[in-house]
Amino acid sequence: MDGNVTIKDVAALAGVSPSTVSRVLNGNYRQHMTPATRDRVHAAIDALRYTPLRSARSLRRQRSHVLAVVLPDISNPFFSLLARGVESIAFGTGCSTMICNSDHSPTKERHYLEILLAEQALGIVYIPTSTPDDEGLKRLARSGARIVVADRVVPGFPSVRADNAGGSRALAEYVLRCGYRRIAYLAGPADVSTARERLEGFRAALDAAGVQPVAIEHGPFTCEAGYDLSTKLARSARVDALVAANDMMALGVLRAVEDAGLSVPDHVGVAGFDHAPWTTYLRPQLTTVEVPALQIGEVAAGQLLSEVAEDACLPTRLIEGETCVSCR
Amino acid sequence: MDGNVTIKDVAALAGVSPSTVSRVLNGNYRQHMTPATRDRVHAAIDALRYTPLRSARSLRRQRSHVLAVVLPDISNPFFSLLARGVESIAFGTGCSTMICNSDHSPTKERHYLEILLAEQALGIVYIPTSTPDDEGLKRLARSGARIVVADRVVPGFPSVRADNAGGSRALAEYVLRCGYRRIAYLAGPADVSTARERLEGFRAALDAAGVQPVAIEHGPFTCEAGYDLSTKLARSARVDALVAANDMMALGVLRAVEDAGLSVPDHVGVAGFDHAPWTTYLRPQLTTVEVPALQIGEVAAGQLLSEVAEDACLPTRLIEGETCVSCR
DNA sequence: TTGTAAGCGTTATCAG
DNA sequence: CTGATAACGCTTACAA
Repeated sequence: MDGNVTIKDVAALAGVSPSTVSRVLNGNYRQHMTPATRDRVHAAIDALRYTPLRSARSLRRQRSHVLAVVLPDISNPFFSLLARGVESIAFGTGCSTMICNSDHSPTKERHYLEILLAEQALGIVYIPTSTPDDEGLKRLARSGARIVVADRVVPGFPSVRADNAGGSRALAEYVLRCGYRRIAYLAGPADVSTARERLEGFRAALDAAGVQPVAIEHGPFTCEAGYDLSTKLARSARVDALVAANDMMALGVLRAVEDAGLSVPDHVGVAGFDHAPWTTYLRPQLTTVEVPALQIGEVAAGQLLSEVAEDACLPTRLIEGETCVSCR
Repeated sequence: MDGNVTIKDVAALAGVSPSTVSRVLNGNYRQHMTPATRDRVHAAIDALRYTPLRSARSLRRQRSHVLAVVLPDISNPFFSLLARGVESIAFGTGCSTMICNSDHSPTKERHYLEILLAEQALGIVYIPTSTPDDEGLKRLARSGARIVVADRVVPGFPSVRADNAGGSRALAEYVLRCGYRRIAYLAGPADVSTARERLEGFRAALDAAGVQPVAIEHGPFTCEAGYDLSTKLARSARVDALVAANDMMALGVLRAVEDAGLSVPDHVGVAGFDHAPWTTYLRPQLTTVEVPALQIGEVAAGQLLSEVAEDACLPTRLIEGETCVSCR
């Protein structure tokens, strides 16, 4: 076993000093470097298959190669796609991608932010739980980590997200165009910015059309919440359309409508938000709004690695499925 | 800005030497330590909110806190759930979880294994592409990294996976019990061990019942492959059941059968494998086999962190959906 | 039971 | 244009 080959081995083989190897490695030769020397170093690097040790480099530079993505649940398809976007950019620049699954728990999230401090993470794509850890973020920022919020909004940090309000407005307009008028809206959790934006866009479109929503109910972004809320609504009010703030809730709605002996879209129209992959395979296919998760991750990671970081709002796209019909 | 608080600061505040702090941190006091000293150190650590710098620790120990999970695609729900299992165990032991998305590319995977060498990763949960990087693995193992293969099999390394053969056999027996006899099997890629095991179990059950499969076709684990293969089969042979090696393929099958103007399960039975979350929401609900992805990740990560690492085979579970009917 | 000091592999500063 | 050298923060013999 050869143990580790170090920068000294490379230097020895190339007949130069470690500093020269380091300079080749980091492209730090302002006043130029003899091409011959550089070539010899490169040859030695290749010959020994040398790769600098990350811990030594990080210790010296006081900054690691880690790009972290802090998110509520990696097994949620939306977030895993976003993470994939981050990873693809990170890989392209030689960074490692660390997954910090907060599990919707502010405590676990806080713990992770502390670990990231100890890791001297280069950058962090941050998708907060409903209560962001302001202090942890501030400490990280002060220590020199770059931070970009994704999908949600946290005051004081640049944020990359989808045009939730616009997408929601477009969806509402589409529902209205279909002829639905007694519309109920199942909003997500009141304390999640994404949910608030979607609600806002939805309201704006109805207002503009002079239509009053039959009801607006808040609840978690889950199938169960969608089921329970819509069951209640179906009993208490005559609605002709149920619009949910995300696809999981919409799925619950579909099942509730079915269980009430009604059919979609003949008796009642249904729509969601997110365009989760499986919605394409539902029959009838769900009418929803596509949110570019992969792109959000890519753009957020890109901002971390570039010098400027500014708010970005990516466009959404209406998916005209089969759960809303236009001929009413 | 206070920069970083180091072990020296803690030592100074507690009135001890850095080594003593280090010993408290690592529980390395064989011949005991005055409780008073230990308490003072703990107090200082808390007061300063001190966390050891990972890079310094790794450099000295020649081993990092990184648990890596190398997988083909983090946006695939099966793998993201597995990754979540790894993360939950890693977090519990203060390790960081690094995601290495090979994107089904042996080249990208090889690149990642080199990075893991430079990271001095503590352990690696390895889900190979169809062609594992034997040399990279060997180098990693030689360098002291612990490696556990998950979901698949790579000779020479312990492997944690589901009982694919057993699950597939159980499914085949169920299909036979339902009364289906003209059964076609859509196997996955011939070079993926998971697919081979499922095929093997399926064959064994049919053999035992003295039933000849109408056809066995190989193809990638995709919706498209499922669609194309079953369209062809539907034309060329009269089948009464189409069993796919995973749920994505099964979904393609469902659409193909529909497009052929036939209905499931009245005209033809369908089954899949994996129990992807969305299969529950299909109507009719897909008959399939549950594979414990989360648990595979947990067990694999557990093995990395324990002293022993041995093959593990986790049980699967038949999900009796609505795409196979028993009254024929 | 605790302190001293060397060294892990790199890089940045400063000479030459 | 290149080489010494010190330092990054921590752990671990070895001493005391």
